[in-house]
Amino acid sequence: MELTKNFEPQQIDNKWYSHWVNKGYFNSDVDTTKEPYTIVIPPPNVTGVLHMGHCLNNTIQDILIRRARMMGKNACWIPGTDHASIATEAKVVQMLRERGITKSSLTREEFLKYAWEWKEKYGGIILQQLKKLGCSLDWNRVNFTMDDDYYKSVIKTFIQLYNDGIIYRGLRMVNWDPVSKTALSDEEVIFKEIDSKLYYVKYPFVENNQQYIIVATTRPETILGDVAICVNPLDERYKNIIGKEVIVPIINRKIPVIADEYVDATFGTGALKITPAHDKNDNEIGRKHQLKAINTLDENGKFIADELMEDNPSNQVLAYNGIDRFDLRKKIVADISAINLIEKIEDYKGQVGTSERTGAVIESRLSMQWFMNMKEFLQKNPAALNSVMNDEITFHPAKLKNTYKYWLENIKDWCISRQLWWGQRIPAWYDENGNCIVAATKEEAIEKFKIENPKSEIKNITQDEDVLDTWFSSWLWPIEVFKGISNPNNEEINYYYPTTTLVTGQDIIFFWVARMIMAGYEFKQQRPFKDVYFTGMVRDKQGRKMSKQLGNSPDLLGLIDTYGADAVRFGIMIASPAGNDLLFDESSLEQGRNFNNKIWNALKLIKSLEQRVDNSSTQTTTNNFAITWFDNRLNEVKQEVDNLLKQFRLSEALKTIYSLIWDDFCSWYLEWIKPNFGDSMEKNVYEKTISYFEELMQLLHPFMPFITEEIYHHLQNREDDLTIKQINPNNKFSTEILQQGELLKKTITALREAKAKNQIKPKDIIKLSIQTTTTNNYSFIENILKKQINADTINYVQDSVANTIVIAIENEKFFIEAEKEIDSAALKAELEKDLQYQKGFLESIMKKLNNERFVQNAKPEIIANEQKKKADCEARIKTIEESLAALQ
RNA sequence: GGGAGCUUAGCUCAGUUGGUUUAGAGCAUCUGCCUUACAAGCAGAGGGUCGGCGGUUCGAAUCCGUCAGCUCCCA
Repeated sequence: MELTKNFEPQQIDNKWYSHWVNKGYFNSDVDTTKEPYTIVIPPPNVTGVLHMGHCLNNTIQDILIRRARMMGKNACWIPGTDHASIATEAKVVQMLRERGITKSSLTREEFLKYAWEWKEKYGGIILQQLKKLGCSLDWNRVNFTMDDDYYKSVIKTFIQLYNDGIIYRGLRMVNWDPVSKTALSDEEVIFKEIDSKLYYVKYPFVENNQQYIIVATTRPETILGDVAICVNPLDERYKNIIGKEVIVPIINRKIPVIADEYVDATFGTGALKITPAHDKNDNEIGRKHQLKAINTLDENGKFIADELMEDNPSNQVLAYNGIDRFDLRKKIVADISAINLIEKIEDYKGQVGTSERTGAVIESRLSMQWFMNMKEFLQKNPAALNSVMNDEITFHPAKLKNTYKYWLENIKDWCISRQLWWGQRIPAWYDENGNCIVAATKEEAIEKFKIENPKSEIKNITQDEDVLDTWFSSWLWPIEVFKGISNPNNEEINYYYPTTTLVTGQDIIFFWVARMIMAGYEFKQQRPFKDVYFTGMVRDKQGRKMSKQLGNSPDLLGLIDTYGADAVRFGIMIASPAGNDLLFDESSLEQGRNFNNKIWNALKLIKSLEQRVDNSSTQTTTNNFAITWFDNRLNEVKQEVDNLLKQFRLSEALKTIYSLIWDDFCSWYLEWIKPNFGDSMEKNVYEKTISYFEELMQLLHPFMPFITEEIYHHLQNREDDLTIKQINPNNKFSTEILQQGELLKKTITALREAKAKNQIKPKDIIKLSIQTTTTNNYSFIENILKKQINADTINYVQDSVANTIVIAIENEKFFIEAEKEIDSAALKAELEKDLQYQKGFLESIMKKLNNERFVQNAKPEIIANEQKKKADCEARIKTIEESLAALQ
């Protein structure tokens, strides 16, 4: 078969992926004779399309799972998607809007019908894209967080936690997203620095309206809800006015001046307006001082005057009704300014909370919501913290343990209800009087009402309108993908759980990882996974986040088309240490593509050698050393890679394999065994070479599955496939042979360098003489040496050879004879430079050895080593000096 | 405001309990080669007082302190 000039991944990738899937290689079943290696995919949002973050994440998982599969484990990688309550609902609302339908015109059932339609149509795109990347997921096991069983288990756990008193319902200040009109958990609020203004507003005193207290505020639009002015009790400036009353501008409400240590006297004027309905801290102070909360903003963030009626609001106030909070700010500032109660306005850089999903500025809002008491929950499950701290669950990188600990120790209650329709509906039921019962079904609820509230009008009970936070379902993922909650103690959960490794972004350590650990201990009394590999964020090469606005987010499928999946996987893995951000640069994909070609060309070389194999020859002669050396080198690297992978240092493992293939195999080994022009190929050498190439492909396979499988089948006709071929255990290797190899490489490089420096072209033929006492060190590599430096003869000599280029390598001298005139001055300079370096080095060693305290304190092996260094260095100086003398 | 971490070659990073050389790799750069697998390649080279200062030690990129800059997390 004719091989193409370069590797062409386009057809090859698809061919192998279908082949693997058809053979069922990625499917896993319970097999108690084998150790499971389980990974659950971080379920991408059903709304998602593959981006660089997924690419990094899933490439890592695929490497781990493929490696495990080749190491004899029962590898099981579970695919699936997350229903992503807010994100998906927003998408569906938008789709409806484009069709001219508003959500409010639909019933819940109608809306959900559209949502499911949307999900069926677009929801699986991302999973298809993962196939392009080569991900070896078990496609018989696709899960979705709103599957029937999954839905039921979410409800089941809610009821369990409610019955345990961990889940409760209450009126609390929550983070409110006025765009999606729902409450959010603290974790869903992203703080951003924004340019805003600080408004200095005068509040006239009741007893003398010519005098004021000035308050600095960033939120004048909430002024009509003010119920007090608060100062620090130790603030001398305000001591005398505590307890007096001031007037709120526009609404003219009389409010007291109160004192509380919370107030920072150095901020603004040291006086703070208290608006308990619209600020978390104000709400705390309000509660402490028994102040009323007056709400002036509705769920859309628009002004609402309802609670101001007892203040007899003016027409001016009533006219604010329905004005959006940001317009309202301008309007109120203008109106206060008109009555001369604005002292000044300053520019101000402030932090403002925004919704993780919609980007809307968050309002603090009093609202009836469902919460989880996390402190109590953690008291029940102390292992959630301990297991991470004692590495029962090992974080990579370990530094994230601190972050985790800090969060757990300062954990707040988790707001789990969302004012949305897409999600698991909260299993709470209310009678007409608002009495609440938690039960899985209406029937159960009715039964419970009969017992607990016999007087209740049970015919008309209604279910809570809200759904649960998405993370309240995804925290069950490692358990429920094996039906561990809907069907406890089934064969699958008992076999696959706890899972082996979790790979995810560190941005969701609280949202997801921490909560899965908690759920693991609460619902399975066991850790959910053994190792957690955290990836950083993928950024562009300037270090900026990838975003739609910047347009710096590459089109991943386009890249796969252009470079091939293997090159993309290589490119993203080569520079991505665990936990660090990845600066993505398309040039690393080129490096991956070039690597593909390098391997491809090695295959072409070997195929051409195949035709030159001499079947009559049975034993190895000239290439003995090349084979012995590579055999040892391969085993050395296999062990290195093993160790690196055990430590999850994937990037380094890949670099190591890359260098083994490119440098050791292609640049050295293949050159060494390549027969001279016209010579035939020894059969034994050829066969060894094939087997090495196979092993290299096997080692690389988890990282670059397609090309390696392709090459594997080109090397020999065979029935089996590389993807499930088991890796042989590591063999021992000889350090001595490896050192000989290093010496050979060093000698070749030094001689080539000498040729280059003396303007002798690489292809110019030279004669080499070696002045050595140990001829045996060179005789067995003569052929390699000749070939590599283009020498036609090698002689062993006792004395220096005149009129030659002299090179000192280790403790021996080499003499190159060439047609060309030699430049002895340049040679001398070269040697002298080396001599100077060696002398300086010797001096640094002597400094240590002459230091009594060093000799007294240092460990014996350190001293012995210094002495060895000294001896080597002295011998080398002698060699150089002799070489110099020969040049005279 | 509180906390964590980082700073090593032009860029991205290794450097495992302080001593294996006068600090390594990949990419980029420079020089020479279209050599019968590969110019998306081959052969070779140059490049860093390990952020600054101070300390501990016989010995510091490595440990401690301090200053500066950067990043992330939390409020």
